[in-house]
Amino acid sequence: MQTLGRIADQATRCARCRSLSGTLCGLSDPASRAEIAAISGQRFVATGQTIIANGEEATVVGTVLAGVLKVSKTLPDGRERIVSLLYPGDFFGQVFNMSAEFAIEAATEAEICVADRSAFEGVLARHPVLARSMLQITTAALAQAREQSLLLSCQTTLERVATYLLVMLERRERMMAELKVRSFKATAASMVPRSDVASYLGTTFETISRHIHYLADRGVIAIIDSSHFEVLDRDGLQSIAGVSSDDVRLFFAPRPGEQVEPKTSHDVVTFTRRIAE
Amino acid sequence: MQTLGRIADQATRCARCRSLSGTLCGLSDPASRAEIAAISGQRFVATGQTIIANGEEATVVGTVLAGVLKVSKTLPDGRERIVSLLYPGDFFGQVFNMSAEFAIEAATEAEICVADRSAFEGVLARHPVLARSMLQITTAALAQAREQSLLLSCQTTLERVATYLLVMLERRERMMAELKVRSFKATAASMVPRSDVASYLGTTFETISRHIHYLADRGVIAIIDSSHFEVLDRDGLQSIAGVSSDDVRLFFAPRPGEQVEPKTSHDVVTFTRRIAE
DNA sequence: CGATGGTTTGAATGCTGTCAAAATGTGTGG
DNA sequence: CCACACATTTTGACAGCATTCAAACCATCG
Repeated sequence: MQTLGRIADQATRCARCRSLSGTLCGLSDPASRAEIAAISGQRFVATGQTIIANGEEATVVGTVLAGVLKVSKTLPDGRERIVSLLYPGDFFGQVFNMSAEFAIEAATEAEICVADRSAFEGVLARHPVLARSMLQITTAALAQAREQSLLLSCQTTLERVATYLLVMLERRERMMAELKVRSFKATAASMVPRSDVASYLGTTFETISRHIHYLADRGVIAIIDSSHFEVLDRDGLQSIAGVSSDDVRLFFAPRPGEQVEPKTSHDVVTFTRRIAE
Repeated sequence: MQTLGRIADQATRCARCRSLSGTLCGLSDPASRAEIAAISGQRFVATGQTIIANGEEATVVGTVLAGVLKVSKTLPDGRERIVSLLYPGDFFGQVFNMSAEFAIEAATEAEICVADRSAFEGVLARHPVLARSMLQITTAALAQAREQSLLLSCQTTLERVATYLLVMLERRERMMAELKVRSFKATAASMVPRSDVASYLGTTFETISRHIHYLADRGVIAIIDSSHFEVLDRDGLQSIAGVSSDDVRLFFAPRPGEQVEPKTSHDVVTFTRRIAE
């Protein structure tokens, strides 16, 4: 984490945040950005540290600047299930809801930008453009959560692992593109420990391990180390995952201006209009 | 579906819609309601009919008035997975996104109120209060989708079936309460066919059937007919489901004014503040 | 009455969780 | 640099649960 050591002043920090794709500040106008900057501050969180506790009062909202956060809930029997992983640029916390339905903690060392929830809600009320961006972000998060449901409802765990690798690959490629780095190897990197991946995919770390090695034996990927994999046969991985490349895209926040155009609309849906008199 | 036959004029229709808990119109102000009423109309959809096709241009948004809608995606291999079920009062469709990530079709005979998406976005832009309500609704939908992920990541299918029954029970009870009907039996009704429940719970209809009968043999529920069940031992069902009653609540839209208060906040989270100079 | 769609029940295969142990990697202190 | 403890990952064996395939059952409807 070379980013963790030295931090510049607020202006540079905000500029860096805006450069991340899909951040709230990146999507909003200068006026609301200024107000947000005034009420927010940067924090460093250690691995495992809790940012918002489950069921407690959620006083903060924020954006991930570096590292990975996990959105989780601990079941009555003590098992922890991760429902979402948040990466740099992702928004976290809930507006208009005091009580936190899910816990948010650091899966890795992380750097976040936080603001007081009610203060943020105030800014939201004063700036319609910001509210619109917020709605956009939440809508995207909803699509992502549903995509996650889709992933989990697949019966075989191999499909989930394959999809996870594809998403990780896409994530790295996007990051590389943002940094204007040309990488010649298709590398998928898992930033979080196996146990977290397992919880996220609704399985065990043993099963993950087995599937990773199965894919390696099959020549689809090559294992660089326990958390880095080179994707040798992307098409093969996709067919194993059983998802289209479009589906993978849903796991990411929408970029500013990026509008997904619909496919060929062959069938226009007609309704049985029979409003009674 | 006795509601399907006769429909009154727009005023009565809108009043009926507002009386449902958590509808967008119910949460918004009279001014925006009037504008929405002007651009929206009622439709009847037959079972299985597609309202928004997956990947196609999504031109409409709307609210469920009666019946059940399913949000689904068909995988490349032809299997259909249901990521969400929408009940009366639920909003459907996506704003700020032309392409539909998920298909929306009628799981039962249904009655919906639809509006042109771009026209609705216009209303949204003119009415900040409506935008706020929209954000609230989307936030609640996100929490619900995450709860769904949580449910699916549970390894045993019995837990999922038990949770499903609890949610159905709660749904019916809420509906009864709204209609001011005092019901003396704790009945859980599944409005959709077994195959849809199976797809929703990420399992097969055979497994559902087995678990239902297992619960009946165990005396936790009594089978009235293939889609109606009387819950005899709610606590037993909850312990099998492995969820708290709070978690069940997340499956529902927030009622106007209903604020979930947080539990005892014993541990205040502190951050390692070290902003560089 | 037969046809159809949905549901139940049965049997068998196989995936996946569990338990257990070995292996590998990582950091600390000698 | 090595030894050690610790955490994470890998590998193995086994039992159990769930999917699959198949057939019987039941309902509704023409």
